Amino acid sequence: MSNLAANSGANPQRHAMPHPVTPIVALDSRAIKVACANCNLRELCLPLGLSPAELERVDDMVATRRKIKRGSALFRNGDRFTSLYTIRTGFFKTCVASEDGRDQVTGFQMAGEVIGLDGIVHERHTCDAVALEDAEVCVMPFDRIEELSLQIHSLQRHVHKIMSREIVREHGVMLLLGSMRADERLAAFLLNLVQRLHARGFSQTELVLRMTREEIGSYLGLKLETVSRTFSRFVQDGVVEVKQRHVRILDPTALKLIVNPQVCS
Amino acid sequence: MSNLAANSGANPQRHAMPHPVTPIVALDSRAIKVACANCNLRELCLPLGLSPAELERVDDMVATRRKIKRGSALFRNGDRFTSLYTIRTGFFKTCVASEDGRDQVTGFQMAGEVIGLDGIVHERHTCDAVALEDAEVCVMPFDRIEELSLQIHSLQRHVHKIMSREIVREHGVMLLLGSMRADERLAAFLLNLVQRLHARGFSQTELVLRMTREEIGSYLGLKLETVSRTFSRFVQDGVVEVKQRHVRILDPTALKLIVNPQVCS
DNA sequence: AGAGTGTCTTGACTTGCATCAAAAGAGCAA
DNA sequence: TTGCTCTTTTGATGCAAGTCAAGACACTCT
Repeated sequence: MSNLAANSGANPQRHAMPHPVTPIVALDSRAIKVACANCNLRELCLPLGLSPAELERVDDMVATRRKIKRGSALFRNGDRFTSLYTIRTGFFKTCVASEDGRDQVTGFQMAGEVIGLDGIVHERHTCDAVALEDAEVCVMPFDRIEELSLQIHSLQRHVHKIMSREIVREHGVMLLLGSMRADERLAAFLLNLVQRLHARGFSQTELVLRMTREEIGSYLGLKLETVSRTFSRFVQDGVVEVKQRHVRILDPTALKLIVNPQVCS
Repeated sequence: MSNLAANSGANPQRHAMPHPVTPIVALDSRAIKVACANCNLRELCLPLGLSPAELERVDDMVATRRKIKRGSALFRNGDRFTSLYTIRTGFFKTCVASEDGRDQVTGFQMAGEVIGLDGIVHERHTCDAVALEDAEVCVMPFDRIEELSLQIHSLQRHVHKIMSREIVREHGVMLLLGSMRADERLAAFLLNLVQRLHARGFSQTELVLRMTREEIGSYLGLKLETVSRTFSRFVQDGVVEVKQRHVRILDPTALKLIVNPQVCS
């Protein structure tokens, strides 16, 4: 269990990227601006598959960067919608609330992912985006995105794809919430997280959960006790090792089997 | 219970709109084309808030119309994505399936609503769209939508809004699936349906369900028996009248109270 | 009208998850 | 260190919804 903490601990930037981002040295706002062309999230972020010239224009679109302290919100339900945000570093949750107090985590977002799409329809956000650890985002004013989309066809296409991807992701969550048992939900959740982290250069088998059991439960439609118990059962069965928020997947195939109770055979 | 069947029965076009669509007289494909400018779905459909000149161009975008028989699919999971579809008449369900046989209804769509957005990301559809009654859709090739969006700013904006609306809708479904009890889910479902039907000129209190109990259950994350029992309880409590698929809402406030267990008071 | 099929209702029983409760750990500040 | 809070684990118990099963009802096709 020694290196379970590989993703955090040693590195002062807890959720460090494999190739650390260019350090920000000065407080000068000009210095804060790191060109998209040099950003190591290039393959994950909005400006995907653009020519250098186009990239430069998109770069201008990114108005500012913004830092969000752990626990505070990038935007809240009811806030006026102005921009989409790409996460540079850090980790977010988005959650909606019903009129009576219940609330539901609708997603967890990590570096390179875009948040704020919910605000487009009514020009107001309909959910909260809360940082689960200190974070930094690129602020992309939406009217400038639309403007630039008129000129750069591949940007327009990319915006469409990002929105469509979110729709498809939510279909998957609906399937999970509508038809899976607790252990299947948690297994699917872990596999999804680790797969996304792996795409960002992290381990395929180890991860640090940035959220509480309660937040996991909210996302998966379970109570925190059920999440905890299910983790314990996984540990008993030798599928994972869990020490607080550090998780190591010992048997990935077993996890996949839990999600997909093998199409008979 | 005499006029519970108001929405169907008498009228040969079962899901007739309040102002019936221009009847199609000839089989000539030219005759099939009804201009957007004359379509009574204008306020609900894609070409929203356009000048007459723009409307005409959008009209050209609508390549064809397509009729889908009840029970057959407009598209299926895995089909190549080419177009978005606006429903002119009829009623659809969309559903996704997990690798093992489970499937999940992700939505029910009615006249004026757009389906196919899921296909944009991977240029393939990731769900099935099945007609629950004989239907007709406008076929809008997506590359032409994108092309035209470059020229008509308000069309681009409208496409963005439609996708964002779908994302927000799915947030609501996640809240429902993640945190509501059976009776709350069914009440929310009925209120949502009747509200959308009302926006199309139908009654606020009567509706005809186009889907089976099993399909409702799949959408709501319940078994069909639970849906049936919950309907029965509503009837016992005098909240609704149910005769097969004909539902009359006797006490709308009671339904709303079921969804929102009154923020104490 | 009758047979056949798909849909819906209802009852009896089971179970997976929620609820309630207590205690152990982890993190932090003074 | 002590004390405080937040998070997590685990146990005991209850209940909402699932499962299994039987029968009623409705629609279609001869």
